[in-house]
Amino acid sequence: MEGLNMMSIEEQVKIIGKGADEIINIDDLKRKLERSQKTGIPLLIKLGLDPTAPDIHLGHTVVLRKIRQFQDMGHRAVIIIGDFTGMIGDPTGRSKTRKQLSRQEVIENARTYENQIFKVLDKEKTEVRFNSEWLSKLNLEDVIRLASKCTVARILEREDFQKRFNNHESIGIHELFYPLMQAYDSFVVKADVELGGTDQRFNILMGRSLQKDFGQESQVAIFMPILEGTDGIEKMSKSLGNYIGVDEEPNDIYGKTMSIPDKLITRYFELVTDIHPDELDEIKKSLNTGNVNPRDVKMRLARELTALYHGHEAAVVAENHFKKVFQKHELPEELEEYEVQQSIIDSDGIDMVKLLVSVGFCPSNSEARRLIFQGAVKVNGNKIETLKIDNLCNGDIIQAGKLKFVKVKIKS
RNA sequence: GGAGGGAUACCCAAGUGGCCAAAGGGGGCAGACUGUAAAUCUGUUGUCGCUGACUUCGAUGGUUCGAAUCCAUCUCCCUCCA
Repeated sequence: MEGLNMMSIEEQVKIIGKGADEIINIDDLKRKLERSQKTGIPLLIKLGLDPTAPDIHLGHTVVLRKIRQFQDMGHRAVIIIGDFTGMIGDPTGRSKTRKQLSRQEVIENARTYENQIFKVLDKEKTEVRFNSEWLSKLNLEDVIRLASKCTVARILEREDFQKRFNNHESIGIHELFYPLMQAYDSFVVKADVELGGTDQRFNILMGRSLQKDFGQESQVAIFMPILEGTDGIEKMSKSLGNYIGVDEEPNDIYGKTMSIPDKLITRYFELVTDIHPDELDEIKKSLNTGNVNPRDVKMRLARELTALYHGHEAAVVAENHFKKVFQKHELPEELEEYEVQQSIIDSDGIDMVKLLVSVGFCPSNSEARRLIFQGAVKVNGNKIETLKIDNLCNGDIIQAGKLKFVKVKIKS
């Protein structure tokens, strides 16, 4: 709790402000930091997680890293797993009413979350709580009192509700309560700061006003940008399949990072790595002047990210794998073995269509046929042009496309 | 409770009796190219015993030589009025 906390307030604010989209309000933040420094009482940084998506990906780490910075300055974090609100579903950004989760699903998801957030956060300085702890105890009277703190007009200011309302789409009454409940969480834990993506703007600001209404000091709201996914367009999310999960294999983290569009390189450096701001500036400069190959910068990004979740050694291994397989189009170090079944061998030879399907390279025979016609299938590096081949030997290597390889094993 | 609108492939979305396995876009996959699994270009994208056959347009039944398209019933979603 010492160390960084002795930095000047200006310096602290600078670090916290790095990458942040907006801080409301900066003077409040300074005041809180000053008081904390004086009294030695750490600030409480709140983050709410919605237990719908059970895997943490880089998009989540934008906010988690920011919290980590607070922790490194000696502050404490409280992670609120929205197990109760999760049963409602955060309407934020949704054009449709979310599916309500069952109690069981919520609990399972929350557990996965807990395991993953500590890849970024300092476990010693983090408390995890479930909001059903207090929300499930509210009675109707409490709920009505809570609801009276907010007006319909206020709620409908929200862009997503407004849009749905104007488009004549349904809005469940329970959804209107979501911001209030999230705000109530802040009140219960007495949050000093709440972190969130810019899409959480309304919910988090509701916390500020509710705390004030209940006679508590308002939390500071810090909004982090929403990270684009590997497609470079949509926000990173599991359901869109454009995510890089913190739990993924080194090769996948490395490879997926290499597949982001070039224009996202600096953004990723800024938001999801621990790179120093000065270095970030240098990278930006070198990319702008064009005297660096963006590929090399991206490779560095991929290395950093892989190292962050698997260590430097694993990152180097992943990089070598990438160079070998994708740059030089060589075979990977380790190949899965596949035992060829007798059923696909007949007097004419070996049925490649069936083989490709049974190896799991494609879901249907038609798909396999297509791959062969498109010239994507190779045996020992030689393109296959017919649906059947004469022979296969032990150790032959079958390749479909650029990513799928398998080594043949013949049962004698 | 009354009136109306809708449901098409992974997603969005055209199609209102045969030329529809179904336009277009997105996404996916593959190929070319490349300084990268970036960008760009091209092809492909229901299934199968694949120059043919089978199944598919919310569900079921019907009209018809023939239906995603017409009719009936049903299910689900949305809107307006109350």
